[in-house]
Amino acid sequence: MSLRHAMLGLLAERPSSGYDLMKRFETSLTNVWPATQSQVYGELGKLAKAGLLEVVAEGPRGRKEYAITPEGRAELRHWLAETRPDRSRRSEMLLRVFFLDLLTPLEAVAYLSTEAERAASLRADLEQVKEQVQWDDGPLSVNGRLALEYGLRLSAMQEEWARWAAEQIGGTQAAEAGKS
Amino acid sequence: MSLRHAMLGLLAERPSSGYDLMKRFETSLTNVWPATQSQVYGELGKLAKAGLLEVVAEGPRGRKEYAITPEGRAELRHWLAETRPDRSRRSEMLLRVFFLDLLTPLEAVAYLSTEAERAASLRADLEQVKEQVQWDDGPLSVNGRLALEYGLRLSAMQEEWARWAAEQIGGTQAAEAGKS
DNA sequence: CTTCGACATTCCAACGTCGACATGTCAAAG
DNA sequence: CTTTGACATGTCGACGTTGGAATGTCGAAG
Repeated sequence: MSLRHAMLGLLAERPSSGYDLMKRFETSLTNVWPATQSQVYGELGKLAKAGLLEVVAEGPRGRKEYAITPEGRAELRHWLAETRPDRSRRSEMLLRVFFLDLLTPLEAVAYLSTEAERAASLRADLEQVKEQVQWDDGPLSVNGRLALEYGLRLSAMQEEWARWAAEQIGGTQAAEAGKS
Repeated sequence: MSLRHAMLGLLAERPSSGYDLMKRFETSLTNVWPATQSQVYGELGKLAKAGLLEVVAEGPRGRKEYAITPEGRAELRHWLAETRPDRSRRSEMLLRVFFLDLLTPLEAVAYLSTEAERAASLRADLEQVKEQVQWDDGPLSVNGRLALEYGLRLSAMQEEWARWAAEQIGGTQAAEAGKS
């Protein structure tokens, strides 16, 4: 349901075509709210029909540039300021944890170790992003920094937890599996 | 896609009717993989047709008790041991963070503070669960403990992050004010 | 005997997401 | 001049999730 709001948010910063929007989704919002082409173009049409967006320019190849309307801004603001985020957490990773006793302790420890490594490598990636990105203090970069820091802390927590959990199950076996 | 596996997992522990299964979902898996009635009953039929489950008893009110078959167990094990969890993270909470500059600093700080409080209260709840639950060392309670600990660490991290983020914005605001 | 709450199943319409397919234009490189 | 790759939009069917409605049985309390 918040795809529309993600799009309104991006278009509030600057007008874009569907194609541009897709690229902006891929670079900045992939980790937070992924979107496919069909979804974006479909929603673009709906939002325009609803008066929250309008076509402000047409270019080559049938390009249509969309901009947010005052109604769109109002809707966006309303969403941000007056509604609570939907907190429906669904974690396949955690679901598996509930059934870990169906595996041998060795397999279970291997699962948790893999999780730990995945988290560690994600964390390393984010750490690199943090250093590479120009924090030139546009308004987006402040928010981006907050989100990045969240990812950093989350992946750190996940790694620690997974290592701890592996130890709970495997005891000495955890160290063995972790090494390999 | 993993609803089927969640159901297989629960039925691997003990046979249940759809109604029972619903209650087990609500008590143990709500926070990890919520499911609705229509979903559970629908999937029950599909899994039985596919030979992963079978009806082992019929009771009063049309009650049908389902048990996992060897094929079902094989599928469950395969899922657990030989596939990687789908990690599609979608966070409306974080999406909002990207657009926080559309609010006044005061409103943004309010948003983050609310998040911090929500995390803190969740953490308190989980802490209580931790103490109330009988950790009688069934096989489920080991896994349950791991999952609970994850929730504990996650909510702690979220609270810290939200407080930190609120400070970042408040601090920026102070700096701006100082400049002018 | 009636009522009420827990038990119990089944069906359906609507929505969001996903992946694939179809169609076509324009600019630059070979 | 042809090919290639980026640009650009649009449609489709399948799937999983959601919420609601319909239907009915059984046991216990009043």
